Amino acid sequence: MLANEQVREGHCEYCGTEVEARMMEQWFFRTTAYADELLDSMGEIKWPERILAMQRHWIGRSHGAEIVFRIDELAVDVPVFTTRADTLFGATFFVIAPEHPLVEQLAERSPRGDEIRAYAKVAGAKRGEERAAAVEKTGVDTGFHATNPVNGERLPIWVADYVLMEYGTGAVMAVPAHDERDYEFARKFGLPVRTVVASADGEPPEEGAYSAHTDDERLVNSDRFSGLSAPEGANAIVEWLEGQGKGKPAVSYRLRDWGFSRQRYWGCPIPVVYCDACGIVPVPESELPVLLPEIDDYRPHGEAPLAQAVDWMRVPCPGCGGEGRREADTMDTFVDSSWYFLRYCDPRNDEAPFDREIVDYWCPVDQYTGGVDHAVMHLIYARFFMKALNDIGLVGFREPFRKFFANGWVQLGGSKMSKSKGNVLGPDELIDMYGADALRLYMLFIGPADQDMEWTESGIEGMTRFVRRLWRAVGEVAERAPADGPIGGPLARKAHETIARVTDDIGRRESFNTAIAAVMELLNELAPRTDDPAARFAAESAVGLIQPYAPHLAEELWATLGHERLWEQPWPVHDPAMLVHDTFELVVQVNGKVRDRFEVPADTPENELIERAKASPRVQAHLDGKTVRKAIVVPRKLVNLVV
RNA sequence: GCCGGGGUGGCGAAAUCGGUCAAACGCGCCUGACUUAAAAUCAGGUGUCCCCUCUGGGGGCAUGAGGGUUCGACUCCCUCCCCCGGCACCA
Repeated sequence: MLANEQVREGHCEYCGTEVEARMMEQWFFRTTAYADELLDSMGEIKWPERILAMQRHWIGRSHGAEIVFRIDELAVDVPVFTTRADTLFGATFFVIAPEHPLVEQLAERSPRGDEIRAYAKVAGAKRGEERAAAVEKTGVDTGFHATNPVNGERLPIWVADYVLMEYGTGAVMAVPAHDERDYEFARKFGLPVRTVVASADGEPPEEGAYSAHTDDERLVNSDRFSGLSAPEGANAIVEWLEGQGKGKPAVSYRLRDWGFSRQRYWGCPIPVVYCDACGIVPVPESELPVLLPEIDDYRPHGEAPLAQAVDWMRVPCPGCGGEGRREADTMDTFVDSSWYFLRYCDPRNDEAPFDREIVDYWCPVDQYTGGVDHAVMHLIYARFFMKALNDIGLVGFREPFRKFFANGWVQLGGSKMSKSKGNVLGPDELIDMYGADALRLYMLFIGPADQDMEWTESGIEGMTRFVRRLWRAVGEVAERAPADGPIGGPLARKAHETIARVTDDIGRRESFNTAIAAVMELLNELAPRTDDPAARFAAESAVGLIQPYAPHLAEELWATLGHERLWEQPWPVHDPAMLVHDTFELVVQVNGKVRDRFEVPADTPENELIERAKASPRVQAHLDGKTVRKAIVVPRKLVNLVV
């Protein structure tokens, strides 16, 4: 049992054994039952668009129709899924996937059965990437026919590798005039191409499949449906088919059920027992969890590793008490990561995985941070799990993570640091040189935390400088006696502004780099005037605000200022009154270009602002004697004079 | 090809609802102070082009390219180019 990436040119990368695909019995979670909800409840969670986009695509919901084609020779009906029912009259052949069960039935009745089987075996054996990478489509004509329900045409049935068994029904109606893949195939095998949607000017497309929807498109060559627009035509055709019992609207998903059986040692045992008399019997709740047995060899040898624990495998059937056998497969470890955060809420519970009341108190998780690499596996499985757990009454919510923050990667030499690339820079050495606080500050300062960052070491010296400057300034402040009375002035104002800005940057904007910049600005104000009456307040603010980034430093400085246990202190709060200015700098523009700026009282009425703007000598110079046609006033900001 | 994110000084970046000469904060660089010297530290300067009565002052141009909307655009709209990430025969 190998993972895809362990296969090297058809052989095991370790022992060289040839790899073959085998059918296996597996356990599945019915994730597809939640496909719609996984899409539709995305509005309830605050996640980055790129993650949601990946999940949307992973689920891959598309609306269309299921249309039934009749194979007279076998007396069977074969459904196909299509999003382009409007092109049904353009179908000129019919294709089934190499793995389609019909292939064998057709081969049995065909004089060329061996040829069909041989093709299907070779084509079906090619997996995923190999099949997609194939330059040319291949296929074989079965000699049988499928009847188009809309016009009774008998279409040749082909087996081809470009049709996937995993999607839709594993069979397609081929409309080469309006589908690029069908077109390519038709060209290669000389199959007819019939245009059934054309723009009103009657110009048929020259080459290739015409698939774009345009405003003036109309159905053509489509009998009684000709003349309708493509969407109208699709509806009308599906409606007609439905009346005949030969089709209906349908939704198809890319999402598959989650096969979670693994032939590995490390994973939760799947708690079922096989009994010859009772069949598959779940292990009773009182015997859960089933623990992994101790084994000597973790590697699979044609069987899952647990099969070697023969004593463990042998177990009485919970149903009849007779001889039973455990499941040797273990669960995908993504099963564990789908709910581990629930166990965190109640980690010492030895009666159950968790207590619902406790979990409902703490969860859903308010803020979850991780890498984008989990976008479609862990993050979608966990969402599925919460919905399923809620349905069976184990939790009181349906989404695990209210907010998700996807942090960027540190890059070195233009590519993501990774062990396989050998460009990993360990933090230990940097921590030894600069300290954990300076390193953390620097990594968050270097750029937006949700974007990748290129590692450069030169900048961290600057952060060390900042740390030292803060240390020194706080030390100077601490040596002076605290000022008496109310504190005010520009430094106090700056401190309040910084508190407001950092609080918003961290709490709402997730803009961690600008929060650090704001504290740097405050320090630039504080450092030259540690004897200012507001210096102590400014220093305490700076220390409190830098604490999430540099907890050790902040704690030390807090002690220097004569306090204890900063981590127990509430987050700094600014005084809104300190942010109110009684004057503001009025910007005067002429035709949108700034020509002058001066301080005016905050309560200056609009007409006076305009008068003072016009009176400015600099503005006069640019007005050039022309009359002001219009004046736009933005309160507390600017006046724009239009001439 | 489709989807998502980007493109702003020498570099990392900022500009939060269309409104303060776009570039905060930091790196780098330049000048100066301290020093025998260097490092460290401190002070000042640093988009670009041009003009003037030049220890100062004034103006033009600048946010990937080109158009548009607007009194006003890094911000909104259209077309295109480039970079990064994801998906990729999904009918």
